[in-house]
Amino acid sequence: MKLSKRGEYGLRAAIHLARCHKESRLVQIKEIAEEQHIPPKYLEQILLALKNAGILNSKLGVGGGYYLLRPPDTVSMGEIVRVLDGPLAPIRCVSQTAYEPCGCPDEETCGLRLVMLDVRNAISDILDNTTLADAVERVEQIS
Amino acid sequence: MKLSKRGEYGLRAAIHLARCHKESRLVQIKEIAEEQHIPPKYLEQILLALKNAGILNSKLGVGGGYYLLRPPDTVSMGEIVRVLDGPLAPIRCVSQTAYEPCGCPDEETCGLRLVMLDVRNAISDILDNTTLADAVERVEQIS
DNA sequence: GTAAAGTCTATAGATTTAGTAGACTATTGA
DNA sequence: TCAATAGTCTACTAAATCTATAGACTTTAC
Repeated sequence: MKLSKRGEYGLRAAIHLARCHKESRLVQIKEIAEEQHIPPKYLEQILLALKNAGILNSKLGVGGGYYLLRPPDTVSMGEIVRVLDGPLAPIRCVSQTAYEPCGCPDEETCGLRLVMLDVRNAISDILDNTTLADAVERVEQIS
Repeated sequence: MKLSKRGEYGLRAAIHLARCHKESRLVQIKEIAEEQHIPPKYLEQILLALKNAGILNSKLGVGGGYYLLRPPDTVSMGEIVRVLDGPLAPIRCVSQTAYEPCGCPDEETCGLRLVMLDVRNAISDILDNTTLADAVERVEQIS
């Protein structure tokens, strides 16, 4: 049930970018890497993947950097996890985005599948309905 | 967020044993392996792990096999997953059973952590409150 | 035209996963 | 008592995946 480092780093970076979004400031890989303690060359690949997925955009050259392509309240955590870590479902036969048969005789009456479907739905209820803005806001409310 | 084959096989086997529990029948590795399409030598290791964890027991020799040590309505899916796949939490800093600091400056105000804590709780709400008996019963109600 | 910044591809090391092999032990019953 | 059955235990391996690192390249601003 684990989130990979890749997914974790990507989410941390995205939340970081969401915080910088209101100042509409471009943020360099180096800055994110240092503040979030992420190996910069690894982060580079992750941000690139998020860019190719249409979540981030970037600007080259002096004063360039990354920024969120859409407002933070329209980018869900689920979307980011799917890009970086693949389907949310614990098991493929309950995935909405990457379904595959699991080989049990009848999926409709597979006890394991029914439970894992609940788990998948619970995970996606949270991650697809929590936006980067939510994550930022929750922290600000506490501190 | 994936469940390993090990975890999947273990859960399938446990549900199989739960179904056989009412007849108080011992079940051989070979039978489970064939019915659930699991490589028998791999399943062997999995069942042994569940035995060492106090979930199953076994009997040697002719007419031997595995059986649930406790009634199916007292064995949760979460317990089995933890034995075979480790903590339910997507990230260590929100694990109840295997906590580890994640290195963010302040855990109480880490946006990622707050969201992943919700995810962990959602997963464990389901898996720790669903027993093998529940899984069997749900299937029987449908068919 | 040079420095800053991202782009892209390759690769490497470590870890984990999934599975196989085989020798060993305990139990039953003929 | 001995042979067949069934689990135990340890080691190993092949493949996949994860977590990076390296370096050459492109674009942009000044």
